Amino acid sequence: MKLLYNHHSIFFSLFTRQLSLSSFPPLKPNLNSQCINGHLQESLLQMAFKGPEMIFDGYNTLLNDCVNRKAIREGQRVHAHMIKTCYLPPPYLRTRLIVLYTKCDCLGDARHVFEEMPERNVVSWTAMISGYSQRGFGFEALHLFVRMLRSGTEPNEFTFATVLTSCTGASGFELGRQIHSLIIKQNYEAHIFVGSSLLDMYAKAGKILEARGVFDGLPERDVVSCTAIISGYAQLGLDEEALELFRRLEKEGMSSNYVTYASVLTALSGLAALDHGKQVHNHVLRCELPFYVVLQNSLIDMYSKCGNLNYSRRIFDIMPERTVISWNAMLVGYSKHGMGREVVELFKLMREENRVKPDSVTFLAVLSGCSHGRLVDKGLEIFDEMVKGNNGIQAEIEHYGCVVDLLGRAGRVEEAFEFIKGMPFEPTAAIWGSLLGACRVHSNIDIGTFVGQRLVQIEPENAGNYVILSNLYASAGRWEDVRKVRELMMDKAVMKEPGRSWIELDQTLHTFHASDRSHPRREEVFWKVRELSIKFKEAGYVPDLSCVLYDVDEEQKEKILLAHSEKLAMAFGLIVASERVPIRVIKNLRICSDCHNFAKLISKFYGRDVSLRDKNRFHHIVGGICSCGDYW
DNA sequence: ATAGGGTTAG
Repeated sequence: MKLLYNHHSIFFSLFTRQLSLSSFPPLKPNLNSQCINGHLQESLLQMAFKGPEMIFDGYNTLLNDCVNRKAIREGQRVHAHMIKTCYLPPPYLRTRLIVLYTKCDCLGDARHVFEEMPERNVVSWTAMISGYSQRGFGFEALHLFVRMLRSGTEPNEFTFATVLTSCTGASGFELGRQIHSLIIKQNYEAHIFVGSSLLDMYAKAGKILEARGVFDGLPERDVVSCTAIISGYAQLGLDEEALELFRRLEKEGMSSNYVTYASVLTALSGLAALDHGKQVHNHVLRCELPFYVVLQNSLIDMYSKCGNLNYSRRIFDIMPERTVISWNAMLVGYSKHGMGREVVELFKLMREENRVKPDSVTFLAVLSGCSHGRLVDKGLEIFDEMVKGNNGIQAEIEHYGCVVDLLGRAGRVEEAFEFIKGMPFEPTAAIWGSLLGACRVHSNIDIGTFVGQRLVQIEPENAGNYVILSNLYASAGRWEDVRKVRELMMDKAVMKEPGRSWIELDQTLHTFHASDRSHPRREEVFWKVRELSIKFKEAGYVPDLSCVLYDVDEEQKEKILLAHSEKLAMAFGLIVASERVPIRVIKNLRICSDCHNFAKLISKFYGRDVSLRDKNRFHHIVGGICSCGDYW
């Protein structure tokens, strides 16, 4: 038995035998991290003579202090000292070390302490799992969780709440389901932390109904669980549902915090509901919340997606502190508005300031900004820099995609084609699609037909590809091929998301679908579009029938074209909106070139500013001229 | 002693 004690801890073990816990008054050791500088040994020694529990308590206090201040150096000293002094530090002290190391981003050290533990309990397992999941190592977290189960340790509510945050991706979700049944078996489903984590897991996997089920089953609610379900809807693009739920929960007495507002702003950005967004902004200002970067970032994004970049910039400029997301949101804003020069300028400022490191999203924003802003050489220059690896950011396939877009948009189709061939990645449908679009705009029939044939093979469900391909054949007079492609399309293509446009007037969103029959003022709107068409035709407008997906006669095509949802929304705006404000229309898909022409004509004939936001970018039209320079 | 929701891009 004696052999088990090493010489450092002999005095210690003696105490353990002679004194029981109850012989000590609950003295709190008066220790802080200052003791570490030289006095540590002495202080601990003194405490050791008061009893072994005291020395443990001393280490515990010291480590807690280090955890709170993230003082890794001091923590390491305490650790070293502890190893020298104590034989077998109790599990809770080792767990403190695990927490310290994970908080200070030293996962390796944490894992080392964990693996060296002679006996582990739920808390130490959970601390280690939480360390991995918080640092973004979901796989390791899950792996450890499975090992925990095998070891026979029962997880508790802490374990479940933390491990579920790592259940992302397809394989994570499968495990998440199994963990859910475990949770039910052990009766933790109604626990508010576990429940929030669980519903968030389902929401992030796109299973919003199951998430809602968990939420509705919670016996109590708090800010976090409410925010989790609201943001679940918002992240899936179910913006209206998110807002509706938010309103209802607020009525039912939910308290909101800055995270809730950030999620609500995400939903409002998606809808470009500027009036509502301003309301939330005002509300947030009235609350006099402390500064939260996350909230400010979502405000920047909301204003930019509502077309109000100046507001975004104002918020950006007065922020006392910015994260990479703040910069990215601002850069993406400029990029989507086609303001290439501003993108490059802000990027330059970011590097000069050198407080925040650009990440891969930054480069995506800058490259696409150059692409939309016609800054081809600048874009290529930045991409070259990336590839050389000077920035510490690996060029990913999306960055290559930006370059294809950059070249193709500028009419350098052959170059873009060669670029794709030389990529270190297998080109995706998105990449070919970008090139095909360029072939259409710049009438490159040879490359276009090649790419189009390829695309309908790897993405047979996308109707757009068939249409472009058949139009390319048509322009080459290859009518037999046109017929074949059309047949193929009828066979295989699935109608994807239906087109939808909306316009905000007096805090109400008016939504139109193509050939919409649901809006109360539909008749008026249809007649307005007709009237506009006749008027514009007199001035030389020719409908661009190549935008029509269906294989019907020309008259039918024109009818379909006139019923495009963005035309309906614009006409409605023209009827209803005050002349002082721009007609602000949002479309869920890409806007077609015929509607783009139409918008320019509205602007020209009625002296109205038109602002169109489609899936990719903004079009600000003033006096018949579009900010995209017809370059999109 | 260990725990849940959030902002950019796709």
